[in-house]
Amino acid sequence: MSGVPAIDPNGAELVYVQVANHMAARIESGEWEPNRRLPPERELADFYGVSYDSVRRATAMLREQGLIVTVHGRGTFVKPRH
Amino acid sequence: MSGVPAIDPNGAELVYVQVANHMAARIESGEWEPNRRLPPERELADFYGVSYDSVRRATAMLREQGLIVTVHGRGTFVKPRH
DNA sequence: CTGTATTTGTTCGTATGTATT
DNA sequence: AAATACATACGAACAAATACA
Repeated sequence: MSGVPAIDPNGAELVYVQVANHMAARIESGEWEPNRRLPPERELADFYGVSYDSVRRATAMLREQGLIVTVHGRGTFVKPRH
Repeated sequence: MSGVPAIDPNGAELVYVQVANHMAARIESGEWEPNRRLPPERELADFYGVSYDSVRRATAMLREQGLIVTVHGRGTFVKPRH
């Protein structure tokens, strides 16, 4: 029903890692297609029920992994796999 | 008296609530008359010595309270009392 | 009609304080 | 002590709507 991903603050995995994993899965699954703009970071924080800080850590991971690209003032985009 | 609005960043009340309260008082007092356009949000931020973000939060409160109306690209106006 | 200036709207970036682990 | 997590606030970049010459 929910469709809302369960981020468990008391889970074995760190909150921001849980968020990063879930976001990566959405990219892998094609829910977020290449070149598409992701929801704003603050919206994602709301969506996942976590702090902006945690989303920032999560997106930092995905950026390091080359999955996304972020542009100041514009948004975050799914990087096409070359 | 002072004319200088003392927004205390370390006060018990949140910054944007302090700003909202001060703005509401200016409307109540008649300093800002009905249908008048308020100073631009960024100017208010300067005036109060707070961030644009805080002014946005404050005006959002006043909009919810029905004290002001904002039009994209035009400005923010004091709502006439019914 | 075509710019240009003004003003609000959106989004990412950074800093700080507190609490918890 | 150090890292995580949350909340607030400030700052910067990008964008859209409006007005007007």
